[in-house]
Amino acid sequence: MAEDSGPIATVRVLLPLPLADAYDYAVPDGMDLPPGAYVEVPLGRLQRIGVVWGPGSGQVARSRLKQVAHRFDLPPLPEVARSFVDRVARYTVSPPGAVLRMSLSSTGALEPPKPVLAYRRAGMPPEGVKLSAARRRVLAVLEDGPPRLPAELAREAGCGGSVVKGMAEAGLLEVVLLPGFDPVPQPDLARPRANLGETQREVADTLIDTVAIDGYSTTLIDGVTGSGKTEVYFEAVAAALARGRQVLVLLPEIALSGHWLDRFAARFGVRPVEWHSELTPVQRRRNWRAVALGEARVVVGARSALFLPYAELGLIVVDEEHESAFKQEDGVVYQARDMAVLRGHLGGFPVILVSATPSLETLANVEAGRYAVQHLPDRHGVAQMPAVTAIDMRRESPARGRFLSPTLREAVAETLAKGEQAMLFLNRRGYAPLTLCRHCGHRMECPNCTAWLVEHRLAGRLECHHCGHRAALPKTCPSCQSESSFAACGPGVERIAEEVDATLPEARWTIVASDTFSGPQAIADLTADLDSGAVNLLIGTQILAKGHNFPGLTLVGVVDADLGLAGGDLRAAERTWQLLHQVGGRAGRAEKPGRVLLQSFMPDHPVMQTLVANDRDGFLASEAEARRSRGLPPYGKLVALIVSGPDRGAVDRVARELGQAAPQGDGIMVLGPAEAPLALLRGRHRRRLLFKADRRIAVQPLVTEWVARVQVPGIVRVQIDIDPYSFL
DNA sequence: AGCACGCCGACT
DNA sequence: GTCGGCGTGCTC
Repeated sequence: MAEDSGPIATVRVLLPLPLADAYDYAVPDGMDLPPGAYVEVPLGRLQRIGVVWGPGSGQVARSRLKQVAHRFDLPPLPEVARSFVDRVARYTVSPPGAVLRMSLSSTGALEPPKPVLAYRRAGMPPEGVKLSAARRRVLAVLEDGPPRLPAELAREAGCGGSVVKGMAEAGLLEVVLLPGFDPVPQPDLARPRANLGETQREVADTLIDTVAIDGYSTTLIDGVTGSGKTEVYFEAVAAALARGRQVLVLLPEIALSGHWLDRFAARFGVRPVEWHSELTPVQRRRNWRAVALGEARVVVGARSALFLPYAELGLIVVDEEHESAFKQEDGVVYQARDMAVLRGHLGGFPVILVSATPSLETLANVEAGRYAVQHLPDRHGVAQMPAVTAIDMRRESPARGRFLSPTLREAVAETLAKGEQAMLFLNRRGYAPLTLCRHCGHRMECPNCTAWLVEHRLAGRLECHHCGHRAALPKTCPSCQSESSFAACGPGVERIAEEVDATLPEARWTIVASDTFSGPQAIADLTADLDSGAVNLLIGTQILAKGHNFPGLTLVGVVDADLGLAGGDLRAAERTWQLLHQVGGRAGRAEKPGRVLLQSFMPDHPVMQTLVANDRDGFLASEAEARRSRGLPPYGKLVALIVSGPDRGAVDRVARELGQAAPQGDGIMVLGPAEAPLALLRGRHRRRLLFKADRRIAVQPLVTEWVARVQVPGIVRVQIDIDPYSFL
């Protein structure tokens, strides 16, 4: 062991931890460790998994080197996936290990699954063994079909587990070892393509060409709901599959519905491999391995699916590309749509972005010629957009404590009277967003956040929508002890339901909000209730805007169209426009035109005006101009620094020092520090600084150096948000 | 991310 | 006099 002359083989191993860099490890004799190999290494007193990132740096004294303990039997993480990790780390200013962590997102997936034990009939059963009725049923079950797991067998035969066990011991059953995971179903490429219209077919062919060319490109498919976007990009998926490449379809989590999966199954005969937060640990392990081994040909997933260890990815589709859900806000802060484009670049394959209301970022890229665009007209040839009218709430102000204007109420009554369905949309859960004391003006606020507590009257409590804090509504005011002095201010969906009860007796309403409505069963129940007529009025939040279609719905009333426009968010207008456009699109079908009523105190606002005129391009042009003139994204770059911590003084000190150490120069501006709108969130004080720069400036090195100039104590965190989407 | 090391309050 | 709080720093 004393052979300490001559160089020894070392490798750099990247660990899925927020460490600044990869660590060097000695290579044991005879172990082959190519870059990308998954390994287990000692770290401190524990064993950790990691990935070989390259040859050793040689910067570490031999005496400190430890040996790689084990190599896992898996194909190495491909070069392109590794450089993707490095590039995302560099772009987001995060440690590469933190990004790798998103790729090694399933614990235990590196080990092959344990084979499971199943039974079949013994080939040569011993003679003269008693066959009870239960035992005969077990044998009958096994007569047809594959070997069964013990529990399955007992259930199907209607006997206890002990019967099965006894039969195995008696030699009547034989053990079979099944692979630990069922094989991943393979898409059937022989199935016919969907019945596409002429334009759809042309666009599909163009996309198929981009797949065939074998090189990077990004194409936007711009088309309204019902234009067949999904079926069109399915053809590109089929083409990539036919070329032996893996395909990733990214969807916002909320859109990962059974409906989409059904459409996929209709085209390809099987469900794709899924990747999202609802998977069980076993499903995660199975799907992760299937991707790494190249068995999973198509993955559909939320943003985190971008980091799976694809062996031969050849196409990414980002559906609903405008959705802000693609922005990851904690841990490694990234925009999955943009990182998908980067991944396509590195992998040399096409990326397809899909939307009915594309983001300004994407449109700017189209305008600059960086992305191609394909337009899809409505397949049905008729203008399907419902008629949109703004109701001027300054003129039609409802009575105190009421929120529906006479015009909207009459429209709902009229719609229901015709046997049609209506929706009242209000993007606010609960009964009232603010509760205050009429005597002293005290407001019920969250103890952990700078936010009001929202009354949830049905649940009988107050809730903070930011940290989840819950409390019962007290009997007396905590400030002046007055009894029953609380006043509810403003509406939530529950309060709208109360008003409907009082003013629209013919309504059979249900509330649809995320706190009471989730999962496929809820959707199925709601559909059944609408079909049977048990429900004719939906009162709900933004979950009504996305995904589901309600064929009998002909009226959408937006209770507060101005809601999203408050606050200093640079995308407030864009997001409000998209949301209202989307929710309005729920009204009407080709045969029954729908209408949309927007209650607004600023009906002259460009958002309302362009919604009424159905002038999407007009809205986008004016919004683009507003952003361009102020140097805001996508025409300029933004980086947000969020300084947070439990100690207000320490947070302020760091924020102030960051302000003083701010970089200076041409085309650079730093705003702040300022209190974040949520100055207190989950018990942490928060300050924000905003860094604005010209498009051409590489902001990451400037920001890295900037933060490094300031001494940050451990209890204060400085979060760097490149291209921020949230300004809270 | 863990985990150990290290320095100040409430317990036997 | 110790047990244990979590702030700080390290892991090849």
